[in-house]
Amino acid sequence: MPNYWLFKSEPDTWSWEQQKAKGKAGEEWTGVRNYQARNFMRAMKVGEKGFFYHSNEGREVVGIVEVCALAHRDSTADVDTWECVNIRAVADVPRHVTLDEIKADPKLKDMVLVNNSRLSVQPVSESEFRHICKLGGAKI
DNA sequence: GCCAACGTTGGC
DNA sequence: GCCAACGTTGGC
Repeated sequence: MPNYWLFKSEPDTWSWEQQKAKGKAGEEWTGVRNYQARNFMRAMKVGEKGFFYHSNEGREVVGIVEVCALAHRDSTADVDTWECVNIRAVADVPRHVTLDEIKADPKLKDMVLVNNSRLSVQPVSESEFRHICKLGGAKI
């Protein structure tokens, strides 16, 4: 069974619009310098889906992505320690699901987003994934 | 802009 | 191996 994920990005640095502009080819999710986050990326399989979340500005889930390349060396790092996957945009979340909504929803109270807000790549349970897709009107 | 939470570093 | 100091993230 597939796993689900959440990728966090500050829209000033790398936005959903920029991600979508990369189309089916997708883009490397570079810049992660945290072991937990890296290990989650190592566990990802091609085709697994996740949310694209805007941190700081927005604080909301804005899109659905899928993994399109397994973890490999992060070319922006000067050591071999850091790896990244590639992801591509697959669908918009037409009605953005905000952090406030997520926090207020009992079904989502165990999300890592709520309990460890600093982790930039994180797992999402299947029920959480489905629930947020439904709230956001996402068709995937 | 502030600061709490968290992860990492380095002295001992 | 402990823990204080420091840096970073991200919500507010």
